[in-house]
Amino acid sequence: MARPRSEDKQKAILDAAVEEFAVRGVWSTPTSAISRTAGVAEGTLFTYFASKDVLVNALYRALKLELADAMMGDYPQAAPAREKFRHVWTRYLGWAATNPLKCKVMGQLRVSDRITPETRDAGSAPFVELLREAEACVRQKLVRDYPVQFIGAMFSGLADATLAVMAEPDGSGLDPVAAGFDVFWNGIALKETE
Amino acid sequence: MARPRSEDKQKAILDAAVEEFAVRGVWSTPTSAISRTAGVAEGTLFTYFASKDVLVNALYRALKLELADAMMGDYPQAAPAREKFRHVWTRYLGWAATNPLKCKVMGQLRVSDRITPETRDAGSAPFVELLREAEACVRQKLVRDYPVQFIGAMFSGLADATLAVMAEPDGSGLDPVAAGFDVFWNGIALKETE
Amino acid sequence: MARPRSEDKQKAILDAAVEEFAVRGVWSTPTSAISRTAGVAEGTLFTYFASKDVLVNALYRALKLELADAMMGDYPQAAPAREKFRHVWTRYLGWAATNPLKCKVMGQLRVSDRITPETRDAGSAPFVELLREAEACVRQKLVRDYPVQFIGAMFSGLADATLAVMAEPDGSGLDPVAAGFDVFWNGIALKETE
Amino acid sequence: MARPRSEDKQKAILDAAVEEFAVRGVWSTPTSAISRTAGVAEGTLFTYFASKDVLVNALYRALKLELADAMMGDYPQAAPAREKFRHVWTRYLGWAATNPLKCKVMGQLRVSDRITPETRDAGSAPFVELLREAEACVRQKLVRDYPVQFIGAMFSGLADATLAVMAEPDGSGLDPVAAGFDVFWNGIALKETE
DNA sequence: CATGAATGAGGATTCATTCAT
DNA sequence: GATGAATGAATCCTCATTCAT
Repeated sequence: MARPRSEDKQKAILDAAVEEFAVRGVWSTPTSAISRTAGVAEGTLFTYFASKDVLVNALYRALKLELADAMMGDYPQAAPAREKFRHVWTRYLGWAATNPLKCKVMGQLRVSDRITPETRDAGSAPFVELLREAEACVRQKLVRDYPVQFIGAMFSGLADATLAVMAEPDGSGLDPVAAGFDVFWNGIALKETE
Repeated sequence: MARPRSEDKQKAILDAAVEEFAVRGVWSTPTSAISRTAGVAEGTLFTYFASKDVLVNALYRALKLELADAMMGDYPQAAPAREKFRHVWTRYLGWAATNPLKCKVMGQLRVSDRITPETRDAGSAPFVELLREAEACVRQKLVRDYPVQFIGAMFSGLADATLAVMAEPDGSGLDPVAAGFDVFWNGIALKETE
Repeated sequence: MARPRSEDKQKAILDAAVEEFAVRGVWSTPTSAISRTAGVAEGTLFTYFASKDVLVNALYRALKLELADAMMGDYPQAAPAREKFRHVWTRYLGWAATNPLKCKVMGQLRVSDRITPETRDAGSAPFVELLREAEACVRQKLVRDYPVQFIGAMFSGLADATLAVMAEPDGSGLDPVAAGFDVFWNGIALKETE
Repeated sequence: MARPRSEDKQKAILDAAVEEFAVRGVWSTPTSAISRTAGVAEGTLFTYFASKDVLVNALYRALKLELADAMMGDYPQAAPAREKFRHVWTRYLGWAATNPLKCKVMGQLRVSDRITPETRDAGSAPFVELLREAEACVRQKLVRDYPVQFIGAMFSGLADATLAVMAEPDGSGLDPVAAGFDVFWNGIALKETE
C-alpha cells in the first residue's frame, strides 16, 4: 500500500558498493559514500541492508551468483569433459576481464573476516555441477585420482593466477586464458591431450 | 621516525600485529590493540612506525622476507631444475603450515589497497632467483615456452590453492604438498617427468 | 491533526506507549516501537499525535485523568473529612497497585522536561475538590493551619512513598496502605484521631 | 609517567553533566554538550566514563554521596532521637535548596531505567545510620511500630514533597522545612512531642 | 625515548517525521 | 485515512595520531 521497496534501489546500492569498494577498499569505504553514489539517503541504505556487515555479505553472495551464472551459462552438457572445463574456464576469465571491479572486490571479500560461513557456503553452491564433472573425469581415468575438492582448488588457484597475469600484460603475446587452461589440464590429466 | 632503541620492541609490535590481524582482521584492528598485545604504550608504536599504513607495509615486507628466507634456505644450486622447484615448493608450504596466522595475514594484506607498489616490489625481490631458474628451464626446453612471470604466477596460484586444501583436510589420505607440486610441474613441463 | 477515524486506534497507541515506556524508558522508546505494539503503521501514529512530544503530553494527561477518576469515584460527600481523605487515599493506592506500569510511566513523565506546564495544570485540575476539602478541614481546626498546597503535597509525597513500600514487600505483615494514611493524618491533624 | 588522569577534569565533566541535564533533560542532552560545557574534547569524556550510561550512573552515585555528606555532617550523636532526625531533615532540605540543579537531576535519575541496581544500592548505603536510629526509636517506643524501611520511605517522601513546596513559594509565610518535619514526626511518633 | 591522556574528525546507525502510493 | 519507505540530522562512540609529562 505504501511505497514498495524497490529492487532498483537495492541493486543501485550493491552497484555503488562495488564501485566504492574497488576504489577505496572495503573497510575504508564509509556507508555514506555508498549511499551517495547510489543516489539514496544515508538512512535508506539501512532499510535495504540492516548493517554494513549484512550489505557486505549480500554483495559477496550476489557477486558469486553472478559469476556462477556467467560461468555456467551455455554449459555444453554433451561436450567432452575437457571442453566442459575449458568452457567454464573461459567464461570465468571472460567475466573477470569484463568486470574487473567486481573481481577485485570479490578478492577482498574472500579473505575478509566479516563474511560468514553461511555466505561462503551459499557462494560455493552453484559450483557443485563442476565438482560432479570432475568426479566423472576421475572415474573415467581422464584425470589423476585426486579428490574433487583438490581439483576444484587447483582450478580456482590457477584461474586467479591467470587473472593476475591478465591484469599486468607483459607484451609477450601470450594468450593467458589458453595458456592457463593448458597448465590446468596438463597438470591434472593422466595423458597429455593437446 | 627516530632511531628506536630496541629492535625487540619493533619485533614485538610486528608479532602483535600478526596475532591481532589474524583474529580481528587488518582493518578492524585498532593500533591500540596491537600496542597492548605488544606490551608497549599506545604512543610508542608510533615511534617505531610513523603510521598504521607504514606498519602494515612494514609487516607485509617482513612476512615476505621471512617467507623468502624459509623458501630459499638450503637452496640446492646443483640439483636438477625440477628438484629446485620442488625444494622451494615444499619449503613454502612447510612455512605456511607452520605459520598459519602469518599466512592468513599475508593473504589479507596482499589484496589490501594500503600496500604500496614499492612494498609489493620489495616483497617480490627475493624471488628473482626463482624466475631466473624458470628462464633457464624454458631455454633448456624443460618447460613450455611461457613468460617467466606467467610461470611464477602459476606457481604461487597453485601453492596458495594447495594451502587452502591443507587447511581443510578431507580425509582422503592425499598428500597435498606432493600432489600440488605434480600439478604444477606437469602443468608446465614439456614432457611428463614423473 | 485531522479527525482520526478510530478512537480505538488512539487508545491502542496510548496503551502501547505505556507498555513500551514502562519497559524501555520514555526516551529510549522509539515511536516505531509504539506503533508496532499498537498494531498500526509508523506513520499512522502521527495522524493521531502530531509529534512524540504531543503523544507524551497526551499520555500524561490521560493517565492523570484516569487516576483522578479512580480516586474520586464513589466520593463520600457526606462522610467526615478524615473518611473522605482515607477514601481517596485508598483508591489512589489501589489504582496504583492495579496499574503498576501506568504508575511507573507517570513517575517518569512527572519529572520529564517535555511535559508542558499546561499539561501539568490539566493533570492537577481534577484534584481541586480535594484541596477544597482540605481548606474546610483547616477552617474547622481539624488539621493544623497549613496552606492547602502544602497539605496536598504531603498527601502525594506520602502516597508515592507508600507506593514504593508496596512495591517491595518486607514481610513484616504491615498494611502499608493503612499505615501510610495514619502517618498522613496524624501528621497534619490537630489532635490524634485514631 | 604520561599526563596523569586529572580529577579536575572528571569533576568538570560531572559538573557539566548536572548543568546540562538540569536544563535539557538527561536523555535529551548529547554527550557533546557535556564535553563542551566541561571544556574538554568530545573524546576525552570517554576516557573518564566509558559510556554515557556509565557517566550517568557515576553522576547519580556522586550526587547521592554528596547529599549524604551534607546530611550526615555534624551528626549529633548525643542528641535526642527527634533532634537527630530534625538535623538530618534540615540539612537535607538545605542542601537541596542550595543545589536545585543537582536536586532536579537526581529526581530524573532516580526514576531512570539506566541506573543499575548496584548504583542504587551504593547510593543508599550512607543512609543506614539513619535506619539504625529509626530502629532504636521503635524499640524505645518513641515512634510507632513500623518497619524501618517504611519509616525511611515516609521520611524521603515527605522531604521530596517539602522540596516541591519550597520550589513554588505560596506567600503564606509558612516555613516549609519546619512544617514538613512536624508532619513527619507527628506522623510517626507515638505521642505528640511538640 | 616511553607513556597514556587528549584530541576531534569520522563513521555506523537510529529515529522522528514526511510523503508517495 | 493508512501504510511503510525515504529522509538526513543527530548521536554515541572509535581510533589514529599528537603531545605534555
